[in-house]
Amino acid sequence: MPEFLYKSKLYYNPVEFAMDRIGGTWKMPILWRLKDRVMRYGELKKSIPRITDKMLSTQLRDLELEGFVSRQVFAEVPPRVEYRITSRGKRAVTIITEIRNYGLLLMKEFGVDQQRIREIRKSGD
Amino acid sequence: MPEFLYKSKLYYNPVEFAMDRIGGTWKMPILWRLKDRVMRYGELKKSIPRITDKMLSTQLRDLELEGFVSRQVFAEVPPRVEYRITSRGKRAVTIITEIRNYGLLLMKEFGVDQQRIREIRKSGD
DNA sequence: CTGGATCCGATTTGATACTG
DNA sequence: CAGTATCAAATCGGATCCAG
Repeated sequence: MPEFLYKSKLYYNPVEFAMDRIGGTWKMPILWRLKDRVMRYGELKKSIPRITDKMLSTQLRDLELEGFVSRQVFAEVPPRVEYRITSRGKRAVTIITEIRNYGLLLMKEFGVDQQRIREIRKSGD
Repeated sequence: MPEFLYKSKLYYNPVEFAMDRIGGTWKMPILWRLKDRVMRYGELKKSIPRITDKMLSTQLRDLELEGFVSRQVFAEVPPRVEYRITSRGKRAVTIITEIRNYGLLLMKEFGVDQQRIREIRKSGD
């Protein structure tokens, strides 16, 4: 299990490297939503529950810098910015799909019922 | 994308659920090492660079509580405790393998050279 | 509308010492 | 040998305010 450097950070295995690119709370949900259509900033924001502007913009920036999504700015008023997935991003979606299927299997094993929980939405906030 | 509860925590998608079970810095490295043989605590510790006793014992406990590994204590002096992967853990190894392969692909794309870096070990600390 | 900047709390991880 | 307890450091994510 050889270790290696990338951008001054020391990694111990390929899993760690992959998770540093597409892990964290928000990157997979973002890529998942972009997988089959172009979306604007505001659309993404509305479609991802509880994400804040800070997290959405920083995570989009990371994903763009590392080539998973591309960003297109239109010189309009009001401003319009569109995000689209790249071919690298599409390869990421492949593994996200597999993790997702594994998650569904685990949920079955643990007896998690995958239904909407309305009580939470009503009372919680 | 229905949300759901498990152990009083609210999840928004199956990926998040899966990563809460086998994600984090240490769980995959532990499962990876147990994938084809039984190991003792001290063996695991030696084989995983930089893990501390605290992290190894807490992560092993989590994995045991959720059924990914089993723990066998021998009533001997000195004490001996063996960890072995379960069938649930083996299914986890399947997806870990896929993430690992994806990580290797990403490393190629990013031009990361996967060789041992001796200078780091010597100078860094 | 699409963010950037700043501040702060929560959570995770690490260092060190100690025990049956 | 196989951990636990305690405290500190680092990281992550959220809240708020501001700007082109």
